[in-house]
Order: sequence, then structure tokens, then C-alpha cells
Amino acid sequence: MKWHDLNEDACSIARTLSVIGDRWTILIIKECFWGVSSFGEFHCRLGISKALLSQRLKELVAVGVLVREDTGDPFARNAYKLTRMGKDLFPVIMAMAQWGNAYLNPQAKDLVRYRHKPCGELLKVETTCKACGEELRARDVAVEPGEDLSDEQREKVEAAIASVRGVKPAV
Amino acid sequence: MKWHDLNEDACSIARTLSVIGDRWTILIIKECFWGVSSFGEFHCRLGISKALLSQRLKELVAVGVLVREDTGDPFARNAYKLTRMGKDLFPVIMAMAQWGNAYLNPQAKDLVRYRHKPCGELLKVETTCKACGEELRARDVAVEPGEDLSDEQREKVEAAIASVRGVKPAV
DNA sequence: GCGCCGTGGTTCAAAAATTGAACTAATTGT
DNA sequence: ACAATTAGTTCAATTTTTGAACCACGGCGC
Repeated sequence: MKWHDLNEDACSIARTLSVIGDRWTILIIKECFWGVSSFGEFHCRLGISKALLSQRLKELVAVGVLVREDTGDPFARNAYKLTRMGKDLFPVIMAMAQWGNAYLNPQAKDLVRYRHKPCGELLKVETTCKACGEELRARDVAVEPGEDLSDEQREKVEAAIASVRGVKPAV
Repeated sequence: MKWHDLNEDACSIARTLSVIGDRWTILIIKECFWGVSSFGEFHCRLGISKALLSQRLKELVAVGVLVREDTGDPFARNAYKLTRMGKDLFPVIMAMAQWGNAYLNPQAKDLVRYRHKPCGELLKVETTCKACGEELRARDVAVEPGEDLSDEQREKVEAAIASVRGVKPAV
């Protein structure tokens, strides 16, 4: 399968990964959240090659996650800024941060901590259902086809949902 | 930079990506959540090459996201199942699903929908601060060094947090 | 026992992605 | 004019990924 075919996949997770699913993109976007915006800063903070950084920034601008602004400043000529679309990736990134701190913390203590400024507490991220407010658990979520699908679409989606061999929920 | 150096990065997001940051891993884990567990099913549902699938599954087992169980069933000999560590990636995955449905939906209608079974509503994922319950926004989160760091660690973390040129919050 | 089929891989050459160093372009300060 | 700085581009070398072919093992019919 070619990678960019994923953006036509029935699964919105696969479509998301067609945009942010490579090894560097999330790291670039993370730096944007901490305020980095210039080509040189991305390059030296991440250690990504310039060729690939250039390509990734172009892709992110093309898809609408970033915009490139020409500042007057000669020491930071261009600024790549998050759009609304880009900012809405924050939950994805903080969910990753939470998981990394919980499971990949070799020192058993946080090197970096996140503080929630409005309440002043160290941040613990919780993912909930907006309708009922309950914490989200995998076993509580059912996947179903959307409405008004063409026969072809519905077939594709059904195939994506139900596994061949009568799969049972994993969780 | 070598990719797996990221697992020693000060940033927990980078460490997370050292485990799940390649093009296929999240897709494999997503299939696990929908109940897929056998090598053959992963292979045909994702279209990933067998060589890489084999390698990824091994890595995920090694790091503790999956366990490999030997079932008796001759038609699905091995079962790769999510551990607690793996199940805790659910918020990451659903945050991606939410974003993909919001921004990468070419038909302007959902092909796949998620329903929250306890309340019966279509799922809208919300990411909140566990302490105060407020919805999480990037501008409300401050990054700071952890406690009891060695000088070396603190230096590394400070460097990771503050950009050289007096960066201002992006959001 | 012996061959056949299915699952779950491994191997390996070809193709694609990524790196890293060198080079270019534009702009500013001296 | 010239050096310095940002923001790239180019291209050969390296690494990763693919895809097809092949192998190993267990169960089943015979």
C-alpha cells in the first residue's frame, strides 16, 4: 500500500496518520506549541535534516496545519505558525505526553512537568465523553458505519469494522 | 540524530514517539482495539508488508505494549493482545480519530462513527485537566523542569524548554 | 507413515525515504 | 564591496520499507 492512500481510508485514525504519521511531524508540531517558529530553530532543536524539514513544513502548510508568515525580522525571516487546525492537535500531543510520562520514564521521576495554569496543579490529562463527562474507556466505545453511505462506501466501512473471523472486543 | 535516541530525550512526547512514532505502529494498535489479534489479520487489513509487521510486533512485545499468547487454535495460532500499557494508548488514538473526523473528512460526513455505549450518544472526545475538569487548551499549559534533577539533567531540560531567542508562547 | 493446507513467519533484492555535507539565494550590517 | 545570517536546495550515501518467494510447524485425510 502506498502511504498517502491512507487519506482515503474509511478510518479517521488512518487519515490522521496520513498527515501526522511519520517520524518527525508530531515533533515539529510539538515545538510549535512551545513557541518555536523558525526553520533554523526546528532544525537545531530536533536534529532533523534540512531537506526533510523543508519538505515536512511544506506539507504541513499545504494541508493547513501551519501557515508561513514573512516577518520583517532578519534573524527569523519566516515564521511557521499553528492554524486552528494545528492547535486542535493539542489533545493528541498531550495524550502522548501523559502516556510517555507514565510508561517511558526511566528515572522514575519526571524530567519535564506540565502545569495547568488556570488551576495551578500539575497537569493530569483526562479524556472524557463530552456528552456524559465519563472517562473514556476502549470497551465503552462502539464503532459503526455513518449515515447515508453509498453501497460501496458502506461495504468498505463494514469490512473495516468487522473482522472476518468474528472478532471479539479486545478490551 | 538516530531515531531511537529519542527514548532518552527529556521530552516525554519524544520518548512516546520513539515507541509509536513510525508509520505503522499506531495503525497496528488501533486494530488491536477493534479486536484484531492475529498476524494474518493485521497483514491483510493494513496492507503492511509481512517483514515489517513481524518486526513491529516484536518491538511492541519487547516494549510491553502487546503480549503474544499462543492459542491452541490452528487457524489463529498466536494472539497479540494489548497490555494495560497498550490499552492506555486509547486516549491518543481517540484524539486522533476526533481530529481526523473534524478536519480530514472529504465527504463532509462521517464514514465511521464512534458511539459511547454508557450514554448512547455519538462520541465527542474532550480532553480535560483532571484536577479542575476544565477543557485543555495549549495556552493554559506551562512546561517546567521536574524536581530533584542533576545539574546535567536540569541543563538539558532547560535547554529543551526555553528556546534561544526568547520565544513567546505560540497560542 | 506421507503429502497437503493454513498460519506465521524469514530472506533478499529492488524501491523509497532519510541523512549529511556542500552549495545557493536573499538580506542586513559595516 | 564584503562578511554574516537565515532559509533553504541538491545530490550521493545510507537506512528503511516493500513485495515476492521461500521455509517451518501443526493438524488432517489417507
